Amino acid sequence: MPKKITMADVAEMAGVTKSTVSRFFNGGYVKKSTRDKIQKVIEQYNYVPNTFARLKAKESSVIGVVVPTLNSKVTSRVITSIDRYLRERGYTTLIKNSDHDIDLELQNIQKLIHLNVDGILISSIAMTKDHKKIFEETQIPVVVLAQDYEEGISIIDDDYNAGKYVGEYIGKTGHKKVGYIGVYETDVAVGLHRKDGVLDGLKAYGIVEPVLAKSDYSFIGGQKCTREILEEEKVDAIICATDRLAFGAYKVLQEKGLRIPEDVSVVGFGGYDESSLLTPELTTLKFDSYGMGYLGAETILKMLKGEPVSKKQIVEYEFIQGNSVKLEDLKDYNKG
Amino acid sequence: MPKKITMADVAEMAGVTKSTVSRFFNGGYVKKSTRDKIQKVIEQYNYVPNTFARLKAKESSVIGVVVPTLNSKVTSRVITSIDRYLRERGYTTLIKNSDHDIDLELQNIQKLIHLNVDGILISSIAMTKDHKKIFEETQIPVVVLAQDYEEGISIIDDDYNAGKYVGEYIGKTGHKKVGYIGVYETDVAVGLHRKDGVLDGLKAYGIVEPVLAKSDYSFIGGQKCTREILEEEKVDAIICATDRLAFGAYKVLQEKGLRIPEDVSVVGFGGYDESSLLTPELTTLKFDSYGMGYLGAETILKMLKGEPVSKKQIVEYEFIQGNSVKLEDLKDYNKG
DNA sequence: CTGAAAGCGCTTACAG
DNA sequence: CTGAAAGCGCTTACAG
Repeated sequence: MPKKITMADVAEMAGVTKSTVSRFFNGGYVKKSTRDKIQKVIEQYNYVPNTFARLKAKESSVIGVVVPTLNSKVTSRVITSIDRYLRERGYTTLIKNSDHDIDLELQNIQKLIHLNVDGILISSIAMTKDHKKIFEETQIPVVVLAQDYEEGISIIDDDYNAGKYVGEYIGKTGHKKVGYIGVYETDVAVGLHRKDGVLDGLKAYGIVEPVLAKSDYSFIGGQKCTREILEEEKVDAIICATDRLAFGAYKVLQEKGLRIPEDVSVVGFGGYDESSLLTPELTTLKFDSYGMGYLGAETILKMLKGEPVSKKQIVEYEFIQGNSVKLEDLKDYNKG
Repeated sequence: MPKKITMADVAEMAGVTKSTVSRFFNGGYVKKSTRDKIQKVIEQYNYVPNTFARLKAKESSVIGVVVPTLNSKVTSRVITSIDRYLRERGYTTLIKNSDHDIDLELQNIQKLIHLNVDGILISSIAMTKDHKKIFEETQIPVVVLAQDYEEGISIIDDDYNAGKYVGEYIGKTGHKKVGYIGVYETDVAVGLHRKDGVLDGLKAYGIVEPVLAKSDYSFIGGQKCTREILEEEKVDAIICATDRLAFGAYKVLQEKGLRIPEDVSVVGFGGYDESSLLTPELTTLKFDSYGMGYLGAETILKMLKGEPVSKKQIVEYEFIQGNSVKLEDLKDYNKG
């Protein structure tokens, strides 16, 4: 049972001192011939240095990433993208899942800070005073993903304009009575900005009193809200703040025998692959989650190097036209 | 700008030595009154100990988890479940993504070993000789998820029997010419066992020469293979090794104007939420991914405590009947 | 019940 | 170009 090899062991076997081996790994000066000796030992024993034992190093080469859940399409895309970017540049990604628990999220941030990570990327469903306080007090660079963060650096979706686009689209296509399934307003980006965009877009077409419902981010939540809306009023369109909520709407509408889009149009936000498989294909607005991860990772590394970065970067969106919105009315509208 | 607080700082402020603070955190003997003093300082400064500075500790309380991708429903469920289980028991989960790259996967394992993690959970799409060699050489407990590992401890899906169940189901319902979209055989669990189960199930009903296709795990791959199968022969059913592949099959069949299930039946493995939203609802076999994560985490902790564990644990599956398989033939079959 | 001292695996000025 | 020494933030026998 071969014991775990340490840097000192490698040094001894290579006939040098651990200072030299350390320099070997950190790009310091090492003569070619000794470099070769060290290399040989490393390969023979599959030695990898312990990233977390670099207690005295100025930089840890570790970036912490805090996410609200591991169980979401969008999050999966974002962290895949971050992890790839950082790995290719020699950084270690340390993922901390908060499981939709705000206290745990704050704890996770504290832990990362004390772990001496070089930077923190946080994708949160809410930016509270506590978050801001921690971020102000730490000297570690922080990039906030998906939420506005006026006091610092953030990468955000263009929630307001995306919402407005969708609101106008629904108005333009001649819908009269619209339901909106949103999320709680502690999530400022989705709960407020996206909603405001949608409402303003609708208003531009004279739709002023949509039926509003609020949900968590679940499939079940989408179903519940759809039932609430249908009980309250006879709507001809339901706009959902996420695709998953739209899946819930589909489920309930189909159960009730209502046709999409003939009886009720449905739109989502998300652009999941699966959405194009629904019948009818879901019309949805896709944010560039990979882009968000990429920009976030790029930005944090720039900050480490002291390069200037934008205070706020806005990620693109793309409207994906499916067949879940009734377009006939559009003709009437154009004629009228 | 408050500097980062260390254990020594906490000790000084509490008027004790860091040995005592360390004992405070690790359950050693500390008098109630000094415990209170330490507690107060900790709260005031939000102090959290650096988990990775426990270089001399016998146990690190860190469990490493290696996954082949972060971008899959099944993986998301498995790691969510692991993370939750471990967190509630005071362990830190360290997630390493291999991005479907086998070399990176081996590197990740090496890194975890040198990081001194207490145990490793690995979900792999292939168990190579290299994997086995590393696992044999290390003294760190390893639990393999989703792949058979005769030389050690594993938690597996019941791939063969699940496959057989589906094969028999398709046979029983009177299909005659069947296509199978599998994955590469380096993935022994899915590529071999699941396939063998399907083939044996079909054989029991006299279906002996299914049209076979092989794919990676992507939506695009599912589409490609579906086209190949359709070009090769007129099948009345396509069995897909994963739901995502089945999504690809849906896409292509619908494009070609073939009706599901009237013209071609489709079955998948996975039981994703979205599958029930397809039209027709996908008939699929669901493995208990949360259960797999739970069992994996439970097993590794048992191993740490020296408790006995089963060499192999098999996770349950559940057949979810949608409407994507033609059942009329079943009647004929029963009559005949 | 608590402290002093040695040490975990690494990095970093500082000599030479 | 490389080594000796001090130190990073912790833990752990060992005294007392």
